[in-house]
Amino acid sequence: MVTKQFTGLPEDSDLRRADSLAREIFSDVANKWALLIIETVADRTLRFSELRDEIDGISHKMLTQNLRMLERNGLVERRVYPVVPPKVEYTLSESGRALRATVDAMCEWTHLYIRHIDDARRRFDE
Amino acid sequence: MVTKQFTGLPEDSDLRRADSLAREIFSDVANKWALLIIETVADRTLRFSELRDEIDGISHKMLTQNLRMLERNGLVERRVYPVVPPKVEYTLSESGRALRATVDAMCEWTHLYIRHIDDARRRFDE
DNA sequence: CTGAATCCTCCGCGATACTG
DNA sequence: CAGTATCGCGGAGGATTCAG
Repeated sequence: MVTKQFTGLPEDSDLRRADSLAREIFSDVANKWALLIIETVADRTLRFSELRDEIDGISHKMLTQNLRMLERNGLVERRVYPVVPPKVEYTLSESGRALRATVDAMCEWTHLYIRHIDDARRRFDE
Repeated sequence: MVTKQFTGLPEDSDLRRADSLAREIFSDVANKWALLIIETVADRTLRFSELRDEIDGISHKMLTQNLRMLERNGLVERRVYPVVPPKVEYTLSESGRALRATVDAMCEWTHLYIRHIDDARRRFDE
């Protein structure tokens, strides 16, 4: 994941491109709202409003913005029903489910160390 | 990880506290710079300037800010040598190393799906 | 070299209103 | 109900300076 040195040699150009792409993807994905959305959808099929109701504190705008980004990267699938009022459902794609596994691990980590971290904070804050 | 409903019942207060604490920790940790720092330190011992040189694009301020936050949460250990000019080394703590394992998984995920994601993007962008 | 503090800019993000 | 667009503000974060 660590960015390779820029050598200036032409034969590295594709490597550098792949690397900056990786960084780009990482930046997209390594943010609070994106990960919370993925963790919330999980293996379910949720509508926009259901997502907003479940993800505590997310704004309308942040939700659409992040859903759009996740859809663009192919992590969530968006199914639109041509009815009125509109109905749109979101699910995780295969890559999204794979990512979810790692997010699950992060959540487990949080619960495993929450006490430990709380203590560290208190010590630090004196 | 999903936030529990607010019921208003007093006996839930400690659960709600633990939950908001988990969200707080998650918000601290689920951000690009924090994860990149953890991934960069890895199992090494690095000085401030070495970190800044290795993490492409991070500013002086962002690095200190995130290091301070990671130290507060007990994820990195900071060792100060009383010499002049100052020398400060950073390493991952046990909890930091545990978190790193999950970040590694995220990086592996990136490399595994990078092609897939790149295709999805092109399709989305038409 | 590390890190805190100040200033200043820009844009992330919320609020709101409007379409279909 | 879902989504886009606009506006406006507060704060994130860069550049710079100072201190130890």
